Amino acid sequence: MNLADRNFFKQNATELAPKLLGMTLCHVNSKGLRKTGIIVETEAYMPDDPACHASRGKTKRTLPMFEEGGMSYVYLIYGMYYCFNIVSGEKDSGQAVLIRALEIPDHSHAKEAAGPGKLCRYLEITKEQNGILLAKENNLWLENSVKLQPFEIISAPRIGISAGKEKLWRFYIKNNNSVSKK
DNA sequence: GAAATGATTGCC
DNA sequence: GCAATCATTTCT
Repeated sequence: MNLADRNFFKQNATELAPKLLGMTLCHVNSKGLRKTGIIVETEAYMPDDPACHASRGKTKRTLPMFEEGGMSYVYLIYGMYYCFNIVSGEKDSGQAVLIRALEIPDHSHAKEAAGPGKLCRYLEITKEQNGILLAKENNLWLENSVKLQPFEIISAPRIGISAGKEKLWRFYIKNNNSVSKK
């Protein structure tokens, strides 16, 4: 992907979510240490979807979801874990893709990012990274993965929600060990 | 102002 | 099976 091409993020979350699979998410933490992982599991959240935080209008928390596609949306869940989302679509539409799991290139850290809370802990993503544009100069960005084998995409119901369970808006790489749930 | 809730995780 | 733990939301 061309990093300058912000239009990539302007498609709907349901279209973007499967396309993010296989891409590498990169973060440079406060100590200047770079942590990366290949995205292997995502979920789409749309404006008219009861499970989506933005479905009942703008609030202080969901403000980044109403910015243009390509922003980050990070929030605290259950008082102890952060979840990282990539905002999608046009400005003011209120949609995003939750990143649920990463495959870590360094084998000694296998499975440490297999889950939305775990990957934020591993990459050291906190609310400090909320509402920033994904770009290398912001220390948080996406890259195409090198030497990636072809893979098959599975779509399945989303995890941990009470409404909208019927929608198959979770996408993951088939047979990948770092996916959080089968 | 008070109460409920949650896009999770790990331990019992 | 369920406790941990707290910012935000949704009631009074």
